[in-house]
Amino acid sequence: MNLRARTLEAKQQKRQKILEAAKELFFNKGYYGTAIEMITEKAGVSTGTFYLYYTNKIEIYKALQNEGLDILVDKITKVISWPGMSSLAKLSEIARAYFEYYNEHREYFDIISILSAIPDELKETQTEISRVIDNKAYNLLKVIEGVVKEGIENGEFISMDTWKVTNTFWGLMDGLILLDERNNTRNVIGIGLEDLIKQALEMAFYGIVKQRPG
Amino acid sequence: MNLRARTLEAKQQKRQKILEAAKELFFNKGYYGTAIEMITEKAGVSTGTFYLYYTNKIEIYKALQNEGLDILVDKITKVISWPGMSSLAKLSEIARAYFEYYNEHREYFDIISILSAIPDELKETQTEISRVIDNKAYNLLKVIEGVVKEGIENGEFISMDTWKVTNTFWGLMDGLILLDERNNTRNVIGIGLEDLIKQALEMAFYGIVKQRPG
Amino acid sequence: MNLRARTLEAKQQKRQKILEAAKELFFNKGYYGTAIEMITEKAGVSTGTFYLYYTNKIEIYKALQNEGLDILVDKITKVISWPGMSSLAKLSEIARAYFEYYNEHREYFDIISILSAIPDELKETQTEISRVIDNKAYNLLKVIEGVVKEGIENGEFISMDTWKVTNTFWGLMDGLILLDERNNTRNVIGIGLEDLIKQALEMAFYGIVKQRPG
Amino acid sequence: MNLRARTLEAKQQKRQKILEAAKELFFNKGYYGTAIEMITEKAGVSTGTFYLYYTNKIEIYKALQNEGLDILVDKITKVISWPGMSSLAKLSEIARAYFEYYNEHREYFDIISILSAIPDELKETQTEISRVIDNKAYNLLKVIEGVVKEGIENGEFISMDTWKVTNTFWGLMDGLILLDERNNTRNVIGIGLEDLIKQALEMAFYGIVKQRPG
DNA sequence: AATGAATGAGAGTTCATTCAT
DNA sequence: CATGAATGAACTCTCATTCAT
Repeated sequence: MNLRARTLEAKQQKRQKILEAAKELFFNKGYYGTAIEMITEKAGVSTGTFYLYYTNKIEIYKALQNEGLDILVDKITKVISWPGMSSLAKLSEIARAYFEYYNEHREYFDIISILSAIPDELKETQTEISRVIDNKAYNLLKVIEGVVKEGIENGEFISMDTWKVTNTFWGLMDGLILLDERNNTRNVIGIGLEDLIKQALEMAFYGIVKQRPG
Repeated sequence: MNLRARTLEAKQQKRQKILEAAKELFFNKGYYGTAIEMITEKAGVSTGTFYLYYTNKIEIYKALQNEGLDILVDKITKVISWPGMSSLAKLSEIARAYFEYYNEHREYFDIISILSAIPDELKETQTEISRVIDNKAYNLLKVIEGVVKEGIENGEFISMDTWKVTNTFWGLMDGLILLDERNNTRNVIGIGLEDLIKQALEMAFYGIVKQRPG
Repeated sequence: MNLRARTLEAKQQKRQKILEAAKELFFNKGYYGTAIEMITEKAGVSTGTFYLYYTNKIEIYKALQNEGLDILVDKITKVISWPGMSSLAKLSEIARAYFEYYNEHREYFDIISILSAIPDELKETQTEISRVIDNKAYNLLKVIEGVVKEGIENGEFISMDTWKVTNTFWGLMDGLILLDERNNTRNVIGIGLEDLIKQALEMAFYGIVKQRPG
Repeated sequence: MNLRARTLEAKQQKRQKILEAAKELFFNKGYYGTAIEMITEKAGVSTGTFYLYYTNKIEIYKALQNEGLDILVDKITKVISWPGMSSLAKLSEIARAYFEYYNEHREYFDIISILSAIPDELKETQTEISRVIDNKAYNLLKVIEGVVKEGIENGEFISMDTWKVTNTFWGLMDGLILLDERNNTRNVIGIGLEDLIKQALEMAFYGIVKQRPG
């Protein structure tokens, strides 16, 4: 490993350290509750150094969003790559994986979702990264749609608009987790999120109506 | 036009004018993107006047939350009060009403939900209004649960945990609207929110699986 | 009593009520800690009414100074008007009266003295009232000087510069009370103010040196 | 000239410059009459810089009090350390030193004493520095008491309560200076403060009564 | 005479960003 | 590359004073 490489690596490490500090702070204090100085102090670098690695406050926030999304996409892609699973099982696994992600990486979750304070700047300036993020999310949905299509083809699911169902399915998951974020479901509603998701799958798969019309 | 508000009614009107200005700004610029001075300028009053009507910035935000929730509760309560509706129709109506509310009062929706920036102060100080809001939301869910229970009793729905289903149902709606908020569904996903909700009801009611196991 | 008189009297009463409220607040919260609204609220009148009776905040502060000084002058004048007292006894009585005044009317004392926040405006604009106050204080000292002179003439005191001694004497009293204001002497120094004043008189009258030089 | 203060010394200098500006302003305009912006402007720094060196307005005021008291304690301690002085001479020197301090450092004097506006905040929050200041003042009095005790032991003074006398003595000095602060003695009373203090010492040492009783 | 809603300048403080070293 | 002192606009909130009613 030559000097250049070592230096490059060291740079990456510093960048990561700053990101790590920012993640924790954004998660705990929110975007507006986090000052650059808090990040640099936690990361053990100077204020100026921050701007050497990130152009501004918004940028690091977006970087975090990006990273968090990568982890999620990875997780879900992996889960449905196992052979021998029915489409139904795959959808179930996707829900489980999302739930797991929410549990294990809530910091990222909060930063990805609009739950936390949305910097206005983020909405207004549709920058490079914003588009990257939107793209990744879109692709993820397309992967899920693949599962739905497969289920219809192999006769597991009824015939339906796969794109609509996919989005609905995803919205359902998001909505439940959102519920949890808002209330901490177990305390307020009295049901744990895990149970709620299982119920949702039950409902999504088999419906709640006894007799179909006609 | 903007003379001294000497009567109680005139005072209420001015209070409302300030609230209106705040609503629009909070909606467009978010909590942190909105300065008191922007509100007062829009409302056509002076800085000091703001503090004559609201004790501080958070307070007016909460007032807005409260007002918005009241409208929603009203809307949903009304919709299920019509006689001669099946439970299924009622659930359907609830979804429609929520969707309508989102369309007609998106400003309120953004302020109620955690979508917009959550002022840290709002979380920390669990004030009177915060509790009122939580309560109203809880009661709304209880009303919906009533519909679900009714549906089971009269044989429309299968037997199930009503509280779980209610929350799942609500989460589904929330999740879809959230999706829309994030992406503006029609542009990104290519499906209008209305269609998506219809699909969701279809799914929730009848499921997507062809043959139930066993 | 005709209508005019009743009205006039009523006006005086309102003026007094405002003054009373101001006194208590200035004493407890200081000049800058007291807002006009606090005064009017306590007095049970409206904000506007305040400005009907006093031209501004400073003015009422000065009125209070004036009133307080009148009481003090009265007290001291009375005390030395009794016949058959030696000059020494008179000086002693003056000290006692001042101490008593401080105890009974600390609100006024704090407002008269420079102890409390001195509004800058008070220093800068040498207004009517300021001059009145200075005058009264000067006259009071002149009265005391009369006692000193008398004491020299009747052979009680040694021959000395009466004006210097008078001011010194007054400064001594002021200084001790100041000490008390600052520390609450009993708690910090461990001696009550009354004892301290007695000691001061002892010292002022007889000195602390054993053998006069020469 | 006002470049970045990179060395520790340069930082100390800037801190001092801000302090100096504050001292002059607090002295001339009082605590409430002095705005942070006035201080920074005078010191030639920006608003933000102020808060780099002092946490808030009160803090710099206390820092000034502390510094001023240090100078006084130093002055008085030095003055009585000379060998070969009688206790009487020492007391006389203490008075002279205090007078000198008042003349040379009136800014500090006004800030230490309660003469200037007492920020309410200062009273309420009994912070670290407040206690340090109280302590220093107490210790100063104890030093003076040492002189009085010595005087009694070596037969210069009559036997008396040394702590009472010390406080009385100090109160006398304070009272006279206070008189001067209030009136500018030379103009109003017609006697310079210096003469007044000399007279006070004369009185304190030898008394004003011709014949002691008994 | 009395009211009290309205004003708006000004206060103390924060913080993203810059740039000389 | 790294630093961290410096900036100054922007923020929320206060309050003496005015004046239409």
